[in-house]
Amino acid sequence: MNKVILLGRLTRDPEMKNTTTGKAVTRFSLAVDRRFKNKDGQKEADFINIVVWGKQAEFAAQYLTKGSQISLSGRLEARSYEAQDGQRRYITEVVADEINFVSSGQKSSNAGAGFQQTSAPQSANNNNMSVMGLDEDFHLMADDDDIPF
Amino acid sequence: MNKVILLGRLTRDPEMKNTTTGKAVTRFSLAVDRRFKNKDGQKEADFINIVVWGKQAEFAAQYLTKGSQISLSGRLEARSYEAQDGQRRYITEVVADEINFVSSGQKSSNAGAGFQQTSAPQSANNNNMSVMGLDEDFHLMADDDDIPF
Amino acid sequence: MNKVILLGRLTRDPEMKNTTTGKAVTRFSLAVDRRFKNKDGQKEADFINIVVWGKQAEFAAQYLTKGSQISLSGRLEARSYEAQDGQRRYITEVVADEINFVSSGQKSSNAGAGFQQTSAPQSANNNNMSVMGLDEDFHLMADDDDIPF
Amino acid sequence: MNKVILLGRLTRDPEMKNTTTGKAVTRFSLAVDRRFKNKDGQKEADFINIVVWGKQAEFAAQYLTKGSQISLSGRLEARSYEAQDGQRRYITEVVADEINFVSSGQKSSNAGAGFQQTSAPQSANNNNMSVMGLDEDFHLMADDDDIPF
DNA sequence: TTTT
DNA sequence: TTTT
Repeated sequence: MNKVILLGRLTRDPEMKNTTTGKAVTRFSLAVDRRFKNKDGQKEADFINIVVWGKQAEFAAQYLTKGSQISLSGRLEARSYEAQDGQRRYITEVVADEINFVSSGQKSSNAGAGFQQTSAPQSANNNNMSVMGLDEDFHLMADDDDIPF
Repeated sequence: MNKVILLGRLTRDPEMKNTTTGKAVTRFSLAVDRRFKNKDGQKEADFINIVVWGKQAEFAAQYLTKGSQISLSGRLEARSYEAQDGQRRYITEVVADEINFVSSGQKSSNAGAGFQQTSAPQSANNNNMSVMGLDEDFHLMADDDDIPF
Repeated sequence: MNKVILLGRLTRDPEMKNTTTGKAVTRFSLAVDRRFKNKDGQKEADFINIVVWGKQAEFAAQYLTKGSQISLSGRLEARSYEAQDGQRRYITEVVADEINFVSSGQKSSNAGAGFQQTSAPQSANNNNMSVMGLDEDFHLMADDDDIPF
Repeated sequence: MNKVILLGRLTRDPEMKNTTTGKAVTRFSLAVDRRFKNKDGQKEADFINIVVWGKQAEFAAQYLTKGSQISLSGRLEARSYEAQDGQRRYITEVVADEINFVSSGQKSSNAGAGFQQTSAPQSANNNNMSVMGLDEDFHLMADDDDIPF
């Protein structure tokens, strides 16, 4: 069991790349407000690195922008890489497999983007709308290596 | 492990009662949108019964109203009771221990209620504000029966 | 967002059926221990109804038995049905989309069942083994109605 | 909303320290098995850094050892610190607020440790026993800074 | 109607 | 390196 559930806002526009095998990867940082203020009465946030793969990566790149408020679920992944100084560096990020749109980060409505977010939350029938269509990158399931038993 | 995480809107104003021992209990129903439309292209929702105890019950009763958008975490509880027809009836509800305010259900600002939610989500600096102060009903911890080992 | 994460034991063998459309559904009840004893010092449990669909339903029916300890994640679903007495009855159950095997409910090893659970947890390299291969019933994704935007 | 739920095993004995203000902090690394094997058919795990505060830190230090199988819930926290080379380094760890014991990492029973875990999981009446008594470090709640509204 |  |  390895589950992460977050609610927050993109700190910048997502960045999509393609792996050498042609698979899309989108990355962004999510600002997640802490429940409690710190000693100085300041509201703080945690900035969590998010990774999205495959078809969802394309949706994320297309529909999310800096300031978008989303909820997501995924799993924690720890990996290491060689830094420029030759040292091994360890980072942990969240691989999202489900992203839900909560509200736009844009003041002006995102015309043509697939969402019509209005300013009145209670009239918006697209709050909590799901941005993503799939619960993971399924075609991976085709080869045996992915069968977990 | 018994965790539930929900994001949705109150279908009506919360109702607070006091137990005979003087403890506050607040109940409401939360509409949680499904990710996928049904065969008829209709958006559906699940309506989940939420229970909140103690100090948080008071906060919930005070700050939440029909239409409030909240995220919450808690645990699933199954209980049975004797129905009017003498039969045993089984119900399962979510006992919330953490509630976060996402957006108001009110068009007009909730003056004096502790939140100043405006109608424009992107200008609201109190999105994701926490409504609740405690992570469970702690004074229960005082007596031995609550120690889990 | 609608997430449930549970860790518990099957109270009986799972029951698989097939819908009229030929889709497998497996149901069982999961006993989830409460963290705290009640006033009488008694350990209690919640008994949660679990539903599994599709390919996973078949796996669950095949590999899980009364007493199996599993962790699962899924979503809460509330539905109503007509009871025998003609009344509308409301029930909420957990639709599991990911099930992980933690330990067998059998004293004797489950020879031939795909798991070789030994009695020494620390030597068992198949603890937490995933029983299920898919994260939902994906072929649903094929038709437009399931696209959430 | 910031929730993490993990099921895994301690990779080493937990380490407890005391802050200058006299508060206990315990740290350990949790090996969380991945659901799917990698391309080479190898089972992999993520190694997640866990932090526990206050009274729970003491319990964790006392009852958990290398190999203990636990489930936990908590929140993701990202922080930065100055590395030896003067550079800012970013790390994210899980602050656990609820830990449940699933099985011991010890072959021999942990006599006197509060758990009597035997080597046969199905006979152990303390599976899923809760190690921790509190759901966070509550006395923090006493001062105003912690009130989230 | 409940598991270990 | 951070969002509202």
